Amino acid sequence: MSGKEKVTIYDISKKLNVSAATVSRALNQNPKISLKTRELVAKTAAEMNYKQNRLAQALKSGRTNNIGVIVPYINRSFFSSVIRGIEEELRPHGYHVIICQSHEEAGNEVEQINTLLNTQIDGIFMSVSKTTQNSDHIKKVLEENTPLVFFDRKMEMPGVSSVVIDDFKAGFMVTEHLIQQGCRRIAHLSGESNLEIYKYRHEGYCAALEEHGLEYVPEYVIKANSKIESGIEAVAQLWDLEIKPDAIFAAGDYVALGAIQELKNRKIRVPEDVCVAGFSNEPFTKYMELPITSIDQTPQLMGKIAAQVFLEQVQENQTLTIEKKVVLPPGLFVRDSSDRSSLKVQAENR
Amino acid sequence: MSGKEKVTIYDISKKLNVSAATVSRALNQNPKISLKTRELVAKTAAEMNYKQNRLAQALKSGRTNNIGVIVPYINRSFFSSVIRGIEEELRPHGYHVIICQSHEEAGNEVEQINTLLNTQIDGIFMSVSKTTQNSDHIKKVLEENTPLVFFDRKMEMPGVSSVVIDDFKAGFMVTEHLIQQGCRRIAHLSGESNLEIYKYRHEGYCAALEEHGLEYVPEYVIKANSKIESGIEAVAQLWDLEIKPDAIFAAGDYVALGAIQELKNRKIRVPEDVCVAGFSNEPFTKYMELPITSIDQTPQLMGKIAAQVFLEQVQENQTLTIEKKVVLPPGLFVRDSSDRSSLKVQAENR
DNA sequence: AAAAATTTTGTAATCGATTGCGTTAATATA
DNA sequence: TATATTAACGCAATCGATTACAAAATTTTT
Repeated sequence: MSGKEKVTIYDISKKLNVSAATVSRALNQNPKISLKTRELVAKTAAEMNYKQNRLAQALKSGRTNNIGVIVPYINRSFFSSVIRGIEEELRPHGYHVIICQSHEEAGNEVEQINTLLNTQIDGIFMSVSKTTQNSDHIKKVLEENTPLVFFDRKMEMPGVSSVVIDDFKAGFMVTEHLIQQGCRRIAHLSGESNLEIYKYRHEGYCAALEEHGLEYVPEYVIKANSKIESGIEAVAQLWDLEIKPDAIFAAGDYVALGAIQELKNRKIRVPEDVCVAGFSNEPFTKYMELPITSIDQTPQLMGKIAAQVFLEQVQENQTLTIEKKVVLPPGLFVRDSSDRSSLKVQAENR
Repeated sequence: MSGKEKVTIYDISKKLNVSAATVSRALNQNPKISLKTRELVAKTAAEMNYKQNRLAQALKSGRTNNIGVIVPYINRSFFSSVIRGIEEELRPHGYHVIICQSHEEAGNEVEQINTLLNTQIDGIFMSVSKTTQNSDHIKKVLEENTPLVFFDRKMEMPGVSSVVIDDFKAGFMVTEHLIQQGCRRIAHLSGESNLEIYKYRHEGYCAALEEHGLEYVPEYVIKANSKIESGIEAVAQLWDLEIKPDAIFAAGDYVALGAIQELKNRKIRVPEDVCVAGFSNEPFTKYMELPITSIDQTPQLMGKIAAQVFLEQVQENQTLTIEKKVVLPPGLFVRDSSDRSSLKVQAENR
């Protein structure tokens, strides 16, 4: 109501008695336009408070400067941090970030991709949902020639770039750390087996056991589902065994937390009797009175790198799509839940 | 490269030997078009895998179906949860959510608003940054007639809708709870004074003191800055006083956490000697070995309601902008950090 | 069966910016 | 001074969908 009509290049062209084409070129610093007119146009545009209509430009150019990010849930520490990294890297380049949630449902994922493609997005970043089995919807993205970057949870597909951490190494590091703490019977609480990340963490675990001459005990490996309850149940199950573990490596922090709660419940001391380590370095792990050892996935950096991969892919306006696979190094944060060395120090201090 | 050219209504019109106008109308279920052709067009469109170009439509209609959300940081539990609420409520209506971060800097906020307006957004949701002092940039939003909804951190402006929790009541509830626990010298760690939320929490604190006949001691009220360190420092400062407090109500969970850490450090028992309560119900508060009492702001609900307010505002396509102010009730989660009743029970059980 | 009323579809402008091609104006060359 | 270059700018089409207005086709009425 309060008037403020949008001013267009036509308004400017009328005022200056030049053509709209000239105004457009002048605003785009086209050298075909004399410096004098360019300056005049720029000045007038500023005076008239001209704002370029990005929709019109997008329609003409086919580029919207919007990218879409698909994650299971936006309010999970890891994902929101990745998104933060993406946003901060892309904003200076004029991109806006549109968020979509799959709720861990493959069906939603398909729908989100469809509407994103339809919305003329310039690129898609995604972490696949736990329930995603086939990749038809993702192939569609490639067919439309829309740049795609997987982060963390990827699918093995030719021609798609990805940014992940080295989950194998992470699993190896954690397990080796536990061994170094003197643990010999290390249990592993894994996750959804159709996600590569859990597979690799498990493999890293196996490799560390082997390298240190420890036996792989199938009963010590339990599938958990990322929730606290799952950690509680796992401990219950493990402590039914004849020979109890002396360490637990959980592939998620909430599972580790549940495990610790149940251990305490059973009056089992952590880390004295059992060392525990989690995965993801959720904020809460370091705030606990008994801080939890965990693997940091540097989510914000992951987002930043993913954005860079995207930018490179877009800028190399070559027809050939180059596939980049970035593997970031994991960081092991040793905390009290698995740190027996600090125990000795405390004992010595007495 | 892989061809897949976009099909437009012109492609359909050629194939069917009708005009593009007819196709457009048919697709929009315009009753002026015979049912027969409508069905034919629909069928052909499906066969040709036609997808409407939302950019063209947006240019024509002036509506993009994109809304922007501006928050200080996207990876803060509270904000990402609000965004989740907004996204989930708006998606069924065909809206996409674009996120922007102000990094708590007024300057960024101004810039974000400008680029959002320029991007032809259909609405803006925002929580103002701590450093935002004047509201010129926000007035610009109103002048352009773009629907605006504040959530949590609002500014007092005529004509702008908002969704917040009742911070006064929350402050009152917490304080009263502490009093009921037997505390009489309650300290309050406040926040940035230019944000309404902290002002109201403080006022609620004052009101509860007064209602229960407790004296307001200025030395017990300290300005903190939402960080752990700030809580530590505050306790140091408070414990320099002649008469120490016997309770601490922090206007933020991290500050409460810092306070607890420092109290423990000084061998002061929580909640036996000092009760502590925080604000925001950050996930970690309930996972601690000593869970922290806190106020839940129902962020996801807040986002959902904000989205509803927006939708109402858009749907009532009346010229008059109606200003809606929603105040949600806070939830008090009493946990061990301030719960002395459970202590007695434990004692009795021995 | 002719005229009137109604249905159905087409023409062309529009949203705002961009750009290939052509034209005019200014400068350089002969 | 006449001609060749170059510089500066305008015309009009284009991106894809929508829609007021007009025209054609069909049905109803007399």
